[in-house]
Amino acid sequence: MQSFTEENYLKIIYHLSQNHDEAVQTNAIAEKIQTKAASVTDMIKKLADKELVDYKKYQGVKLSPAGRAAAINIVRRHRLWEVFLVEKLNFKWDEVHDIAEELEHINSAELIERLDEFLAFPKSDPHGDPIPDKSGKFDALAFIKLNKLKPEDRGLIMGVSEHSSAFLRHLEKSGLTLGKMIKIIEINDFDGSIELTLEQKNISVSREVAKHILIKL
Amino acid sequence: MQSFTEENYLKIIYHLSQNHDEAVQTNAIAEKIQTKAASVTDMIKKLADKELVDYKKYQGVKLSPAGRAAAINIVRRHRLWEVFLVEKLNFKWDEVHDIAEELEHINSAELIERLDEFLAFPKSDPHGDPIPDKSGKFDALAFIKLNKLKPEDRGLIMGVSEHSSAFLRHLEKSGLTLGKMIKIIEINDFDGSIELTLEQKNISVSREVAKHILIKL
DNA sequence: GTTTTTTTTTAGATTTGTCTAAACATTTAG
DNA sequence: CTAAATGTTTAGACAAATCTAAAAAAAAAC
Repeated sequence: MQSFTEENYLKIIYHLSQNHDEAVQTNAIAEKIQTKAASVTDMIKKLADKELVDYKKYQGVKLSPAGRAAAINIVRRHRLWEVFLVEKLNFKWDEVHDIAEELEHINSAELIERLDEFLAFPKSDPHGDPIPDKSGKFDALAFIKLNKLKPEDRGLIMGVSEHSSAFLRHLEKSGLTLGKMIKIIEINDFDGSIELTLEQKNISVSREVAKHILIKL
Repeated sequence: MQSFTEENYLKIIYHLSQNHDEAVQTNAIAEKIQTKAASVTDMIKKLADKELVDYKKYQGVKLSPAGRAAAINIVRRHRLWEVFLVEKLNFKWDEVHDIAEELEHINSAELIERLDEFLAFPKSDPHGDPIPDKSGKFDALAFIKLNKLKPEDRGLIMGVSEHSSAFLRHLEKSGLTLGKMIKIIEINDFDGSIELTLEQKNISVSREVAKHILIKL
């Protein structure tokens, strides 16, 4: 078993290696985990000793198969708890991240299987992220970022790739929530902002925001 | 806010001072918390610095008002999670203690209030222990231990004062679960074991077991 | 009312995860 | 291709919670 802290490192390394395929850099981990590069190096060595990551000095880290399995399990726990918090306890989607961050470390396989069953085996969490099954399998989400769409394109909002409370509250206020249909009107050449139709109304979405909204065409 | 470890100490001190009214001894804490007396002394000093306990060298500790409030809050969280685990996730009453022991340290007042509401504000946990309300108030349970009853007495099983899995499984097997009606037939002079009627059948309960079963007449 | 036993505390070491400051490696720029 | 800038690691220190061994206080036994 891993400690609370080790689990956090594994999870962060997992998330950071989702986008890029390369090894994850020390500084990137340090920034995400709110610590110093030196501390990251220390922890990476520990994880390498436990064969949870592959590590070569100055070359960054990659998760080993065992490390990846552990990380996916943490992600599974996190997302199931988020579903619980939103569906059963009526939290808003922007309020659940920090609490799930604590709950994900509760150490009981039985608990998670029963929670999964209680929630009727959800396939995705309140932000549209897929929930790995018991064995760690899940569909990679094949959605397109809103900023990649062209005028006249239509699609459904399926998820977000940024989970900060501020971002989610902004979406909420604009009505850009999961399941909504949108249609691109035009893209502003100057700042990349996107004008689109949402429920019969036209709104403008900045490029920065659009990058974090996931669309199914 | 207290650390995970500090919370555990407060909880243990609270439970140990439930029965006896005197100050709690270092060794008693050490035994419960599975550690050494020296470690307990260190932690007690820390808690005394934070004014969560009153402590005089060699005289044991008592909870301060602030310490008691913190402890009761932990007990509240623990018992609410136990209700959740049994009622919603279908755990058995002998399986929930260890998981609740972890869940009780999740740090969110909002979470607990919403959980309480979701569970419809339960008054007691699966072992019959009362659940303190948001402000820390709860009825001291005024039940009688089974070994204090006399022949011909009737009563309902309302709770237990021992939470080990082994004990609870034993009760389960004998059918001695919460809400059941019992009637004392006779008490064996020799070993203090009690013969009683439970659902039309006569069974014998050892004195040791009877001491931990709480009855409402 | 000493002596013995038990309980508690102190002193100093250990482990986990962190930090700062300095050294080292790699990448980027000129 | 060397020099500067950036990124990473090492060395040594620190805080939290624990431990062992020894000293000190309190309680129990005689």
